[in-house]
Amino acid sequence: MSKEADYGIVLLTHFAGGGGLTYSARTLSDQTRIPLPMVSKILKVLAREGVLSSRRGAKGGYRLALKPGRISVADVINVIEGPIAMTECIGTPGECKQEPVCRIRGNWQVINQAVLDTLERISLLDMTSPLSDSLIPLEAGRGNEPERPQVTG
Amino acid sequence: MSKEADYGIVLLTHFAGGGGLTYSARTLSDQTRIPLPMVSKILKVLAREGVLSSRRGAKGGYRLALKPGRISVADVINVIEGPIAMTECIGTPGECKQEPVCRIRGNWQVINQAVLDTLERISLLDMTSPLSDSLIPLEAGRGNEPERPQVTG
DNA sequence: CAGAAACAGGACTAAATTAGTACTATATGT
DNA sequence: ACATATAGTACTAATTTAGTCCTGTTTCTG
Repeated sequence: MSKEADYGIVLLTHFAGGGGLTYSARTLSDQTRIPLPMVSKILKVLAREGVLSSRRGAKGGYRLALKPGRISVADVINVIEGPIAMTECIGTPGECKQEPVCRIRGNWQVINQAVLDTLERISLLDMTSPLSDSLIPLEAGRGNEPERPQVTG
Repeated sequence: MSKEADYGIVLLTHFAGGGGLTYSARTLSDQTRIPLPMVSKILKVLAREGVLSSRRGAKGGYRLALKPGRISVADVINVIEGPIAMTECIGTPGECKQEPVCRIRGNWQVINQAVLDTLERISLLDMTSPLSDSLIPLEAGRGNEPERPQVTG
């Protein structure tokens, strides 16, 4: 995972634990020790993609646009890095020269989906307190806020 | 995942489906369409790490050193890329400047372990035929060759 | 023994990605 | 007016990755 996505989850978890508060990039940089330009860059993306809502000017800042129980770790990675793919052949076919003779592409789709399922199950709300040690098998997270739809891109 | 690890799994699955045969790098390159120098490079690593055994000279080549049911996808990635880590803070502590104020490191360990568990469950033997669509929750693979110990580095 | 086939071990290069910065413009509250 | 703050974009430097190449050693075959 890229540093940017990692930072993104740190920042959003901070929002999730802050009870709907509005934070400026500067404040978040201070509280998380992530360099301000990086914080700005990431928050801009998250706002553009609808995860955060923003307000300019004095007393402005960012806040969560969705309930923290409805944003998954997978959503955040997806928004910042693009689709989660273990191999380059996960997305569009024909990207890989080996594809015509490859017998394991189908299996990679299944494995990728399994990893995706794991990350889909964990919400930002889940991230605000310690997760159960055994995410797998079954019983992921701690059952906080059952529903979790898509973040629209 | 890096291309090298990806290729590694393709190559090893080829071995697993070949019933204990010995293959030269050249043959594997032809059959998988992976460039010969890459195939060589990867096989050397796998041999050095004990996943393959090798034999030099004419009529030489590589063959699996372990039963294909006892090598997991996680093992292969681990041997080629090093430890599987979603974030840089998974391994040794103190690598990350944000660590002192980070509240989600523990959760990343849990998530990483869950992903790891998924990849540990899938053996090369499993890769030789279509995996069940629902790896998660529970019932991973198809129960081929239950035991799966560590590949020694 | 000569020569070809094949692995062993590095060193090396080029391309791509990532991390991080900087700058200009626009909006908002006092 | 001015300070605060986001929006958008462009840029650079460092790292990583993919892929190649070369030199050496081992082993089979004729």
